[in-house]
Amino acid sequence: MQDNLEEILLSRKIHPTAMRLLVLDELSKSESALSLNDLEGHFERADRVTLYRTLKTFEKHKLVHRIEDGTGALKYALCEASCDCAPQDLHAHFHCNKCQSTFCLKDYHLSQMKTPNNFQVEEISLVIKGLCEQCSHVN
Amino acid sequence: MQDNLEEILLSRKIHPTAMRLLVLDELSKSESALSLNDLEGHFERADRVTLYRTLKTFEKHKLVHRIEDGTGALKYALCEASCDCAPQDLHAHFHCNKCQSTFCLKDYHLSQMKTPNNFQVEEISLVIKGLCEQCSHVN
DNA sequence: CTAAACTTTGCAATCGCATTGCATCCTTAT
DNA sequence: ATAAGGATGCAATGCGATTGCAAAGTTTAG
Ligand SMILES: [Mn+2]
Ligand SMILES: [Mn+2]
Ligand SMILES: [Zn+2]
Ligand SMILES: [Zn+2]
Repeated sequence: MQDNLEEILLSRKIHPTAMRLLVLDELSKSESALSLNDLEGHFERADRVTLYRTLKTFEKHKLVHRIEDGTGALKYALCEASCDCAPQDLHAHFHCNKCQSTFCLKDYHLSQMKTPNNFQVEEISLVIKGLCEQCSHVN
Repeated sequence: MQDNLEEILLSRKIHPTAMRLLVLDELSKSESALSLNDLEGHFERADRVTLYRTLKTFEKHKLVHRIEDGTGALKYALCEASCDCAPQDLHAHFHCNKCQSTFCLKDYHLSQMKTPNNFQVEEISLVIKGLCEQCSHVN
């Protein structure tokens, strides 16, 4: 757990408590997006609701973004430092049907996506599902 | 309830029971995708689980497709006659944040969408959210 | 035609994830 | 030191999805 985790929280105006530092640490170490359950699994000692509220706080302050990958459980991933969750920050996500991991496709921006002109667009959610690199190699 | 609803069910190898004909009728009359709750609201007399299983049956036989619009409740919409739910049949959906309706954007095909080449794509879910035509006019 | 076999339906129950209420503990500001 | 506000823990609830099981309906073999 690096010391700059605290700075990250402060930069988002989030009071750095022990729990929040731990959760941020987990999120930053994870390759894939985490559900509340995933997170709970990483700490033996933490209350589920506290973790839930931690994620909510992070989300409100745009430290993380939520991903609806259709599995029933919301996933969360760290936003990049520059991210404001504005339309130009949106990107696609990939969900592996085998290992159940969900990844940010940070380079797959959604801002330039064509949209129907009779609707007023506020958000776009693009989830691609299939086999991730790992799972498509292993047979 | 037209007589050809029965033929539609038969063409998908679904045994046409009274309940199924009624559900198909509701689905075909609806402009927007329906959740189980929506459907339940349209029938005073029907059991929730029967409706649930009816939708499952329809889905299995590709009469309807499911839409995960991020509202927590799955929505279902009739497939077009030619639809096989194969990749080339996939289309985007629009969810109105005001009236909560979810629509099929049947002309917005997803088959030619560019996808990351290190993943093996099986499905794509594109949900655009904002204000529908109606709701953006009314102010 | 009838009995067995299979399918559909209804009702009760359960599950998983999200969310809230409230009391307690901590931290910060007066 | 104390009051105020925020964070945490625990219990409870909400809600949508799903299952088990028995009753009712339908199809098929004999
Ligand atoms: Mn992401
Ligand atoms: Mn559709
Ligand atoms: Zn995988
Ligand atoms: Zn609308």
